[in-house]
Amino acid sequence: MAGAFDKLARPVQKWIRQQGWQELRDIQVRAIHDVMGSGADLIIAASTAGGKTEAVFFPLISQVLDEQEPSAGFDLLYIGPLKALITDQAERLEDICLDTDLPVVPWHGDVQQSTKARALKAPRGILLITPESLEALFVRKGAAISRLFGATRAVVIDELHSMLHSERGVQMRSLLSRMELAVKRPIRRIGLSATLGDMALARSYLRFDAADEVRLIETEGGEAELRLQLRGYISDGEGDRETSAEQRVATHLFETLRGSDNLVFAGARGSVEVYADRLRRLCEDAHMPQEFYAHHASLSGEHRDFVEKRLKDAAKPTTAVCTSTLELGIDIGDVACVAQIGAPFSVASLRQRLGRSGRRAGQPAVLRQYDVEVRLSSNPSFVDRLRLGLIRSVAMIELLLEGWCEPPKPQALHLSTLAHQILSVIAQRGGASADTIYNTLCLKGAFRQIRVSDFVRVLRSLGAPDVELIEQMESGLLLLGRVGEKIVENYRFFAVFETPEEYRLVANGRELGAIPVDNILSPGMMVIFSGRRWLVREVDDQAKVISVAPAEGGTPPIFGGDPGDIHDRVIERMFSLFEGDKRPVYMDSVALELLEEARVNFRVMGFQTTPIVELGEGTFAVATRTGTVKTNTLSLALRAFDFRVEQHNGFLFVQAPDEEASLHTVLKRIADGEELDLFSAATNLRFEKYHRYLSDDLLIKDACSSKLDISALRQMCSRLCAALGDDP
DNA sequence: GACCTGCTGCGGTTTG
Repeated sequence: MAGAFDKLARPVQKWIRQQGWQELRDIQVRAIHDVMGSGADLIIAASTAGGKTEAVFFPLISQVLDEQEPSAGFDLLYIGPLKALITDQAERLEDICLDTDLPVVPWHGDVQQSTKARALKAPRGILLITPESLEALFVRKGAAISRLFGATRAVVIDELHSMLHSERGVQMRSLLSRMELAVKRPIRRIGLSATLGDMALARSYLRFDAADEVRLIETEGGEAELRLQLRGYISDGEGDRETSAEQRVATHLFETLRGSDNLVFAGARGSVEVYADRLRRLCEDAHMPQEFYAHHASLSGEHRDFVEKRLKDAAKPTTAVCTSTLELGIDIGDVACVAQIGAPFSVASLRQRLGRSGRRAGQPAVLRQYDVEVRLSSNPSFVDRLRLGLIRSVAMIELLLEGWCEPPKPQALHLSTLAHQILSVIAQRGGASADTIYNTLCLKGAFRQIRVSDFVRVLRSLGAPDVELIEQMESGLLLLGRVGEKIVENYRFFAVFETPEEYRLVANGRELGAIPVDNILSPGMMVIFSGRRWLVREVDDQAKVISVAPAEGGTPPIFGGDPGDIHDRVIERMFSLFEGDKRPVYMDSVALELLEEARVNFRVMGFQTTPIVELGEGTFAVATRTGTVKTNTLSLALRAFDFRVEQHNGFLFVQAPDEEASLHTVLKRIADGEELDLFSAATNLRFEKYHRYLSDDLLIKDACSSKLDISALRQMCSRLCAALGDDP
């Protein structure tokens, strides 16, 4: 500790002594040496709350304090994905900086304007900001960027892993490179993250041009012991409510979790409502004080605060049944157990969730996985026979145990966010030439994979007469068009992601939360929401308010959502599970029985010897053995030949359009390279916020870069044909 | 077959 501690500035040393710490943690010692020893970019990856923020800010603050001449502008920049996280971190940093004259400035939508005005007038110290608020600074205070960040020593990006897969991450990287262009020098980047699957990709994500020079601090060992159980349940479909599989899962959760703090990830908001309702009733039946609560994004802020505070309160046992709202780093303290109902969508998020338990020394991390499969009828579907949900859970747990998780997709074009950034650059500069914009965003910015020809097509789309987002002057200068001005002026512009329209749900003047407008609710109907049952009293379509009163029954509303992408590697692992004979020790007897049944059915159906199984006349099950992206692509190709196609994990269910059509012939034609039109008018290509302003050819290109893999199509079909033998 | 995240400037009212 001595060496590292001695390097720190006096006020920081004093603060550490005041905490009564016996020693600095390993990660802190290493961060102090790395941050102070060079000016290199850096990633600090640690799976649990190991004091990453302190580790990086101790040396950074020390460097600022040791500087001879104070400079104008913010000394350090911190970017965080959540308002609550910024508020938390600002409090911690303020405490460390108490004995210094370094101001700590939290900046997001809920921060007072006066605080912001003061900081703009005399920018100094540490600025903590969201990507959206930073975007707003570029759009509204474009000319001030070089003054605000001219002296910034480093930018710390918190929860870097949460940015890897999102448009928001692209926006953030674009803003950082624009900032560097404005101040005419690189600004050191430091990413804080949970453990990442592919370090090489994470480094190039942080600094595209110099990934090799990004230093890396990973925690070794120190990981909590992991206790793991996967429980299988068999559902009888329309059976008695009290003995249904859902009720048995709820009962097991109730008996196992009561009396301690836990998180139950239920996968979807509707499912959160179902389990929260059942757990609440079990509590009531047992005459116990309530300790089970729903938590998801459609619930009111007030209710969510209440649940989060209860989780932090050591005196009250609390279990939150939640979606990914409780996955990221807001401080809710340690939980005894993390439960996951149904297969997760990515190994990365499973890992992040698991990191919520076992944070205290000596405490194990506990993961309880619950999978419900239906009892097979006399004529079961092949999907049920293969137990795809359970198999996917096992595949993801196995990959988690091996330390793998999904890497970012560096080839994606992100055209929606490119369109957004074009508008932003024009707004920042009050007008710009196409050359300048291309240089800023593509040549030197976050959109390196965009070629000039595509960039020009995006500009043309935005300038089209029926779009009017931008317009060109005689001189060539690009300005915002009539519609572009309106969009950029509105505060909704700053976020690059879309949010649906909603009705507010109100009970007795109290706001419960919101549900999507496509729920058709009318007076007299019953609904489960916020873990309780309600009767709809009144629907106000103008004000978008639904009034409800307590009731005895109901079903959860439909929350909607987009299907997620399952990675190739997960599906590959599912197939090795089908074909292997491993019986993982963490599975209970029912789960093992289901696994064995899936393996038997896989063999009986013939998938071990052929990828295509005829289920009936003109009806086939096709084992693609690939993740969502490639399976989607094959599915579109078959639809182009009028086949009806259903997608499942690693499989397609295919129905021929008529007796003439032969699946084998069609696969052969695709394998031989026949030209296909994969995109009919019915294909939805508008999956991001600014897609609506882009031409169809651009949308197809964007989809091909992220949602589809055309290059794999011929090979997939060749592989399928080869396995069938040559003759159709 | 899913989930989450964010938001300016101004006008009006209240308070000291």
